[in-house]
Amino acid sequence: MGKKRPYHHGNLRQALIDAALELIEERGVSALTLREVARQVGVTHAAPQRHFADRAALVAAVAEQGFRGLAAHVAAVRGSARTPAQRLRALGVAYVEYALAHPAHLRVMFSPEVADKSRHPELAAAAQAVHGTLVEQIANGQRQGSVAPGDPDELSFAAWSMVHGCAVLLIDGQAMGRSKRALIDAVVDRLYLGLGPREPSGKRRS
Amino acid sequence: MGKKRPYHHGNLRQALIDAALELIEERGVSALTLREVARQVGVTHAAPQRHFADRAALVAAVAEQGFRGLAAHVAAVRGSARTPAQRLRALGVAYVEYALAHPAHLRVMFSPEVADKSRHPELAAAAQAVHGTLVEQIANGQRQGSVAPGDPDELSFAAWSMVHGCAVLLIDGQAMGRSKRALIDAVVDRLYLGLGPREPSGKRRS
DNA sequence: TAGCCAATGTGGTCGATGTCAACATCGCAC
DNA sequence: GTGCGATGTTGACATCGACCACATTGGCTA
Repeated sequence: MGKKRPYHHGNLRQALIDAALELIEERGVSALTLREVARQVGVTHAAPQRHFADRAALVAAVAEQGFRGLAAHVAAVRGSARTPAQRLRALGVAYVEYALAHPAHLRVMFSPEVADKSRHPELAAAAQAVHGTLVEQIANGQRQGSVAPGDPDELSFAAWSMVHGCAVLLIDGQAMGRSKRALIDAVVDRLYLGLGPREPSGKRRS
Repeated sequence: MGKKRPYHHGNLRQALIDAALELIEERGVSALTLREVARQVGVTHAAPQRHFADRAALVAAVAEQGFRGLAAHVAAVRGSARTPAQRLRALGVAYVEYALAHPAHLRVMFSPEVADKSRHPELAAAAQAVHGTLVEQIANGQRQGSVAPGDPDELSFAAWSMVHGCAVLLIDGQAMGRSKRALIDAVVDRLYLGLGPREPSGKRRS
């Protein structure tokens, strides 16, 4: 058992992020404490200062990793299904799946503590990557006629609203006892129906 | 200058809630401090304890008022438009409108700090009222044939996801420079198209 | 190879916060 | 009127974020 901890940790920054996420998963974002994180990792209370200017910076780092993970998970659907329509559905499912698999991450990513993305440019970039995949799939769908024509930005915003709202509501425990899987299917079905090709049946724009 | 403050405030509880909301609007949820709220109202730092067991209780009270306001604002559409379809659209718009008009309230309502609604039954009840209006309108629409048949719970969840996601994204500044009004219209349009009567064009349920 | 220096971790401190407990003051029921 | 519960005050304590001076390390250079 000789090995006593060396004076330098080696990879403290990542260790702090990991410990922070673990803490958030167990006791919520508000329980995240710089000192507690430092304790978990086995360094003194001031050590994190060398890697994160303040508490907000640590939270932002956790959120950034969450966005990267979401972007990767969502981007993976690009090679999955054959038709753009199927890919669009798979993309929606992937978004919600990631949220349910990593609820703590999701909560941090859209926490008010990092809402001001102008102060965390890397956050905005990571979020933009997710949105980019969505716009890309919608544009593809439009080229193949499986998605109704229209401003891709507006359509992607509508689609994003739907899957994001679904994810947030499910995480917040608004499933009301129903099967989450069924609710996700319902949402993605309606997403598909709402975006699919058809002539508008009534007046648009209030 | 005669009037010195009486020993008892008279309506401290509501005054604290109001001050708390104001503070949140100005500096964010994380800046909400029991002592600062007490200072604003002009009482000593321990006075709030008589009305709120802890900081979380105050936050929950603010959230509860937000839910009540949203429920009222949304319920108002019941008497507005003629057809159920129009009412459904108006309902979605009303939801997002309230969110944009009271962003701080919305953020608190869905803040992780009150996510555990089991510890705040009155919160769950207020949220349920909002959802109830939605289910009611969808059931009405189905009776008149302007909404596709299907489990009303699933349909309302899909609709709720859409408007809630839209509201959250807009509040979080994800409008990307586009007109919020146009984005809301796009979302509600797709909501209407997704729920409207038609035969499913492809397979459903993965 | 010797030494030097920037990066990284330690220990101490300060003001602010949430929470508790003991005390002061008020208003309403009797 | 009087007594008691509700409400507000004062004081205290542990913890937190942030800052500082100092200690230790490893890598770079001369």
